[in-house]
Amino acid sequence: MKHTTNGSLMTDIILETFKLNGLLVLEGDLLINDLGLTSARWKVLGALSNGPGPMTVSDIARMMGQSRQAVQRLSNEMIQAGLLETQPNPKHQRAKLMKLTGKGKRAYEQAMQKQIPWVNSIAENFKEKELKLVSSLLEKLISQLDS
Amino acid sequence: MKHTTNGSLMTDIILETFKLNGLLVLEGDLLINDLGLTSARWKVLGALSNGPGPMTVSDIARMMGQSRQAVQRLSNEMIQAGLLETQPNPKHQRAKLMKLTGKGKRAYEQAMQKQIPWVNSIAENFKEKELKLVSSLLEKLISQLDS
DNA sequence: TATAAAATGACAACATGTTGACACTATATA
DNA sequence: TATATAGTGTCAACATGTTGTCATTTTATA
Repeated sequence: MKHTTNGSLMTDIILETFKLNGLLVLEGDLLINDLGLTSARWKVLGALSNGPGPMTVSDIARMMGQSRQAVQRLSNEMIQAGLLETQPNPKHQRAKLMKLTGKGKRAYEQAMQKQIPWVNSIAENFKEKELKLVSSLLEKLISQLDS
Repeated sequence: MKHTTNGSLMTDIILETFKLNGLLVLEGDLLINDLGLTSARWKVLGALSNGPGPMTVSDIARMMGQSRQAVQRLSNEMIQAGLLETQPNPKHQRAKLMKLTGKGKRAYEQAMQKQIPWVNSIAENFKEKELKLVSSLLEKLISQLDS
């Protein structure tokens, strides 16, 4: 059995995704390491910042597409670091709600102030139409795999 | 400072790349775990299969865009597992050349026999033109970051 | 209501990746 | 040729992710 034309192109995209992911994590860490953040913590801050409000660890994990255990460990560390705090969850006795502290909010804002010029500069070499197409194709691919 | 239109779209693409990477690794592991392979080992087999011939660990690492130490550990394990073997390197006394064993070749072929129908099926929901555009944009993005 | 099923936090084991440091080898250059 | 520079294997520490298991809590259902 052989790759179809599309299958071969999709294989290229998959390998590119692996490589790009590694590069992006490295760049992200580099961008914000002076803020006491890492790419992993940044993603948690982002989930809480862009989410509907305080969320449980499991909510955050589902939003990020990661295991709740991974997010749990990060969250615990981030509470120790003063970036997150818990508040009681009326819906669940054990699953406390996570929210950003003032320090967490400031860290996220500072991170975004670094990310914005960085990403704007990278993105200016592309056409808006192309970026839209890529984003929507990746989204479609994710929802196909995320079953 | 704010995101430009392109910067905002590129940020979406970055977050999608994180999520897609995780899903792809999981799917890959699932696809081939009955062959005694993992996504990580598969990538090494792929590098050697698609490369110009026997390569050093450092060569493979550069090709995969990963640290040589990570590839070294995988390679050592894969030699133990009989998937790879070394041969002397006339160019370098310590940096031996890595090549696939018969078992390694068969494992890679079996993996591809699983990957091909899987990726063909996923890819048939997309247009060739779009896939080409996505692949080339990702490639361009990688080369921008890979400095 | 009683009980089965699902969700959650905690802990452990493991896989995969990074970086740093060290000794050794190969290569470029003064 | 002598020496600085770069590449390489090895080892260690660590970050980030997975899965499995267990006890507990919540939710769904018979």
